[in-house]
Amino acid sequence: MTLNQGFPLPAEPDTDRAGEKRRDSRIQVRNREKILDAATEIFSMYGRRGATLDQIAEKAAMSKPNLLYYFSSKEKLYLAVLRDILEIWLQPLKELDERESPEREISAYIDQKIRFSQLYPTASRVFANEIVAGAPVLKPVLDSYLRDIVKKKARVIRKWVKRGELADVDPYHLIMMIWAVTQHYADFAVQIDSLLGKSLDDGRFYNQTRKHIKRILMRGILK
Amino acid sequence: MTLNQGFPLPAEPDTDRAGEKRRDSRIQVRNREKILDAATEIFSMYGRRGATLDQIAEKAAMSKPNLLYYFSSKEKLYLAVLRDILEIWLQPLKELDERESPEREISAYIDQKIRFSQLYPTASRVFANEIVAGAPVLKPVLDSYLRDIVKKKARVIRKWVKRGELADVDPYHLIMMIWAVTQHYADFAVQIDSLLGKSLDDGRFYNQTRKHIKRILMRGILK
DNA sequence: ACTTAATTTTATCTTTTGGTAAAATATATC
DNA sequence: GATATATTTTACCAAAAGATAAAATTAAGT
Repeated sequence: MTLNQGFPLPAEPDTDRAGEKRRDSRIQVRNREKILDAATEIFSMYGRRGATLDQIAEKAAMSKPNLLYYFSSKEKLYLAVLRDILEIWLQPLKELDERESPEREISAYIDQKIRFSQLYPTASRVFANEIVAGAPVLKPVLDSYLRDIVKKKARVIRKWVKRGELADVDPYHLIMMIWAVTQHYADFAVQIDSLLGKSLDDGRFYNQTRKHIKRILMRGILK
Repeated sequence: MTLNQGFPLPAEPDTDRAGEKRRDSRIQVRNREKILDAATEIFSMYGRRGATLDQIAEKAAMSKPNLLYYFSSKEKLYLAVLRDILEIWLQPLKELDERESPEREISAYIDQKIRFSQLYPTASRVFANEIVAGAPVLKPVLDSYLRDIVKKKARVIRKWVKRGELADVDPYHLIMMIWAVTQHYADFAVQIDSLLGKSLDDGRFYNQTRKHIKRILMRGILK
């Protein structure tokens, strides 16, 4: 659960106990977290529709009705998982700051994105799954919230280009290119493991990947 | 169906009527194709587990038992879909030729990959879904067939680097970078549509995207 | 310790879903 | 045009899956 202040996903009644009596008990917090973790893993493998409550309950070491005590439906649970993911997924982009140099800022942005892929690969896959599936749940968020943020940040990049600090790149394509490349290492991790026997868990490989991506991209866009 | 000469996916008995009496009737061919098309679309949206035969049958305008007459199980159908996709997905990579210049060859490769995203976006999504899900079906293929091809092509790229025709890039990372960026436009099409209101169907946007990707990547890797 | 509220379990229900059987219909071959 | 073969439809089944009810258990507040 945690941080979803003003977040543009419909708040599910289950979690939404604003201004009500009791604060979440320790057991409440622990179990919700256990469930969300299990759900993230199962949703990442089977998707929103393919995942079953039985699987999630088992992974969370808890009976299905017990799970439903905490999240009253599969859909609500999926929503809660997505909400958490989107929060951390978006954060780095918000930090792009036009007052700094593009070299520094874009480099830092790539770092944060690849970091996310390292820290939350399953979360990244749930998100990927949702988008690949046509964003049945997130579409409204993409159309409003994400759209606005990206538009704002595209303006920042355009400013850098005008100032002559960046080659003449299309801001949108640049952002998507960074997303594509950084997320690829989490979303297609099996493939990478098959081809290289490596994953971002491996610190050496993580750094090599990070540097390589940055080298090519930065060379490609700096003046 | 069609082209799967020596393809490293277990041939499903349904289709595998080698050396048997009758050739596929016209109706046979037409219906299999209708089913494969419908299945590709449904699998791309709901994944291997989330997709239902009812949905596929409906999209193929055919009863479920009728569908099962052509593909005896959901798993077999999924396999048939994947087989077709993998075939066209792999083709471009095989064509990388060390005797040509890297500029020409990599440029052509990017062209073919982005073309694939334009022509077969749903197929690309089925593939993405399979990999994101952990490649439950394709894992063996990734570990053997794909691995070998990529290894061979990595050698080609390494040769270009040694010849000094290419900056010092890691071949594997380069290949994955190209995959990531080109496939992104098919796999995350909804997101792109939300942010830009455009898709690769739009010829203008297609060309702009193609050129942009190539400009940044080629600048990033050429000496 | 006792009472109340929160949590967990057991049993169960309904709908969905992959798949089968067998009859009915259409198509091809002679 | 009759016969055999291929295709399609109708009726159905068993298992899986989301969800609920209500009883049993555990934890909290006093």
